[in-house]
Amino acid sequence: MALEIRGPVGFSPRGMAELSKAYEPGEVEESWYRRWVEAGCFRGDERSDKPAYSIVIPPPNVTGILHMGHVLNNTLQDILCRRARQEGKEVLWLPGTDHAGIATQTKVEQKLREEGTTRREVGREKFLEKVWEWKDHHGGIIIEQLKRLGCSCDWERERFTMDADYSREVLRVFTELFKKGHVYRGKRMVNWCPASLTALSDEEVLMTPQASKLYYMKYELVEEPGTFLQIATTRPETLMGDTGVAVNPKDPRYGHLIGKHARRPFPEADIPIVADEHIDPEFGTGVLKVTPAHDKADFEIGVRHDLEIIDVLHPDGTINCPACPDLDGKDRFEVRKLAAAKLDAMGLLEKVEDYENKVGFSERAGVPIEPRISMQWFLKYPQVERATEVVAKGEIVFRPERWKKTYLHWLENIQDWCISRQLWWGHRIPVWYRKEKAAELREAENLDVSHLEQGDIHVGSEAPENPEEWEQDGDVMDTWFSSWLWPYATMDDATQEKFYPTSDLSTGPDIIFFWVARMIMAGLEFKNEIPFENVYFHSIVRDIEGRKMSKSLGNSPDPLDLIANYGADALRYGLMRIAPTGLDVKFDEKQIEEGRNFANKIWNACRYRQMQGAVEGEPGEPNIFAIDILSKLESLEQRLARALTNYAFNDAAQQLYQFFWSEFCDWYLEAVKGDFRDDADPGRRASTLQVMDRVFERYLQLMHPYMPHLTEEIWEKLACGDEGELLMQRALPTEGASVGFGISDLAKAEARERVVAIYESVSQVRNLKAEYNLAANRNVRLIMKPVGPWVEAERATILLLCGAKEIEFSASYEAPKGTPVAVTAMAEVHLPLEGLVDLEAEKKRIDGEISKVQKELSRSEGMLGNPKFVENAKPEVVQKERERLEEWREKLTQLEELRGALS
RNA sequence: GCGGGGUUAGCUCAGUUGGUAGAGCAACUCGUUUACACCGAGUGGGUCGGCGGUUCGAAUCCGUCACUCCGCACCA
Repeated sequence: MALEIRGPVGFSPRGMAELSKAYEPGEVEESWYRRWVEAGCFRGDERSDKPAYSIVIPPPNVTGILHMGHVLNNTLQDILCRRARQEGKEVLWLPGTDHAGIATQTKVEQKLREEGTTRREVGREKFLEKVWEWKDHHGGIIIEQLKRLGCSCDWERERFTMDADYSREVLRVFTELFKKGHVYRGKRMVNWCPASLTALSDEEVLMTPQASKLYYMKYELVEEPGTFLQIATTRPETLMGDTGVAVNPKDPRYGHLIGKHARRPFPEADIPIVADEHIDPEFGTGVLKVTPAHDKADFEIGVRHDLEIIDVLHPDGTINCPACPDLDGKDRFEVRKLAAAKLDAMGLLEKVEDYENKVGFSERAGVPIEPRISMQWFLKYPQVERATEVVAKGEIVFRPERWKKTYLHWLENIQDWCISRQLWWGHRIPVWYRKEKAAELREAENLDVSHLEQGDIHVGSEAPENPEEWEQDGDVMDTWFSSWLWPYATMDDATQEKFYPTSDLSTGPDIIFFWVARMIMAGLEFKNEIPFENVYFHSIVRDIEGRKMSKSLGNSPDPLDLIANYGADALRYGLMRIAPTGLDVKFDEKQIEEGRNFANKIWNACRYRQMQGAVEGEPGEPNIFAIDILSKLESLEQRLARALTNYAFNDAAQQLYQFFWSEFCDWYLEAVKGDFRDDADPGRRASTLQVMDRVFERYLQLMHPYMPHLTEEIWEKLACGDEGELLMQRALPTEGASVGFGISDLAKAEARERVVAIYESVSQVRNLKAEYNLAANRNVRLIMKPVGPWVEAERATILLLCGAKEIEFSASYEAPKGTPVAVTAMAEVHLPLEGLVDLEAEKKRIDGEISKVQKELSRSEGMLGNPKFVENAKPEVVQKERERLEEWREKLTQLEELRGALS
């Protein structure tokens, strides 16, 4: 048989340098990362002829630091990219950061406060300078951390959402959408953050359950003095803004009151009682106080009934009500209590109940938002229909698929996007007003193209000429209004030509609306194409108790500490192994420890190989163990390819683990150890070394995307590739040219059958030894009745694996009564006990075996005895069951004979 | 309320068209034989959340209930 093994010999471990006993990742990782960068391995070449594969990184906040979610997501992307390179693709992984408007501005403002000043004092221009300084100072951190993780991004193409060319595109897009009428301005009820002093989009508001109170108060009826209307509210602090009271028109209790008036206690006013379908008669008293300025639903009721709008809140959440000096200027939550007390004092508070409701919180600032009417810029989303279609029809594939539903549901109920923010850090709205008309235009709703045509306003990426005649809009845009262009605005034309649309996007499901949906719409609108083909939604990393990781809980480990303690490869692998598709992953440091242990296992297996030295002399024919491990490697390669095609990263990780630790180390390496003894056959030794080298070579390749540093280090130490060839650059064999090594299926099947029989027998003998407390005894003697002559040929290996001194083959052996025996597919194996024979123990043991077999047998007989099974089941299933039954029967006969001999 | 997950060994989780329930960790018993104690050998441990249905056969498909998590919309 001719083995198709590359080259006449195996590796020649360079210089036979001693490998350290344990793998030490620290230095190895840093030096390899440097070498990859120097060799240009990460560069995505837009002029390449190879098929393109591209990913844009979900840009982290520029001043952020790496957390476990980043580690998970970026490891996934790195695996995809490294694997794609191995598959012969031209890969671009485009990195960059996001300016993160509110988050960054908040941090800098915080710093200013510590310095005893504020952004208003400093002024817009100076403040922005300070933010840029902050960005330059803190901006590189997360990028450096990604490098420590081993991410193979094309750093020469690193982008920032506030880069000059990127910004220009953001402004251009705004302008285009304005001219198309998609961007408009209007006075609307928006989510207002009293801490950041800006409007927010609906997506930036988190509805959070709150333990609050339901206040039952009473308003006197104007037309019927002495009669009161009971009203329940959670927000007595806004009652000064009440301009109506609403009941359901069908509610029999209140029908007679419609059209009459209630008296607002303070500031005292008579407000109309209106009928509105929106009111739920079941809730509270069935009467709602209507505060159109501070509640979305109330606002709409107000519009329907033409109620007055009275704003009783300042932007910072303090009360604005000069008519009530005792409340004016105080914080909203303080006023809640004060107003309740005041009502109570007036005898208008009936009762207070504990009540749990959901309150919108600002995602960033963590304070309750206020619904507030203000003048803002809005976007009527473009391409909603096509964005629905491309996902519904699978042009863009979501994985796991169920996120599709979430996405489509959001699109169905889509609301216009409030894109203006009352911040300074970000892309400033590119709209200028003529100075003399500025005041008027600022208040003008529906600022449309007509103003443009009349020359009143200027909208465009460039400032107008004669800037002194113009005044620019003060707002900036929502950060996501720049992020949604990320897949293409980060690329120049030539790069887009090669790499756009991108191949895969990997991100968390928490930003499916914020980012993914919007990118799809932007891609369709501005490039007339989908921005990516696949979206992989990864798990959310939680702590071991299932809580979300957060700074305040202190349950979020610093990935850099983990890298320092276990190595980046261990972190990557440990996380991948437990990251299920779409389920949350509960993180435990133990998992990283396992990653480290595995890295060390691979390291030591290689160390063992290296200790054997170069392949010398003419290799002999491959034996059954060689054929078996090579065909297992081949099977690994196929299963891995399938798993990665399906983005089953954890499955792939598990396959890699199982093959190496169990099949290769625990079985194969143990089976071939005899080949390296001084008295071993040189041809066999050479052959085994050669096979080991093939396994290492291919395995390191397959493992590389998961543990890039370790594998690259070993690849070099074992001199696997061609001179100077990096593992990272080495292509996998093309499809079909697998690791079969030209071994026939027949040979594989035969080897497989024999190896399975041997391994099973070895397990049983070890088991017997353990039961008879002989596990440590290497002097045992085994006597076998083999099933065929081939068994005898494997004597040496069986001896080694069983930990025995001697094996005697004898078809006619008659064991002394009570000799422990194992019945296997290879032989009847007797373990003669010198001296002490515990007859009762052996009887009991064999009885146990018999009862196990009988159980299987009766199950099998039951199935086959059922004519419906035989009729209906697939023929191969029936056939398999018959074979099984036969095996059980043989085994039972054998065991019963042995048992009989004991009595 | 609407939608989507989850419930399998003490723990964390696999289980791909229905066909003998698995892994790692933990526990326990052995063991340092020339890779590795970040190791090796072995053992114990599960009515696959409950009930019902389809089927020769269900962890797997359907229905229903329970508990739990996550979105979305909410009643002040």
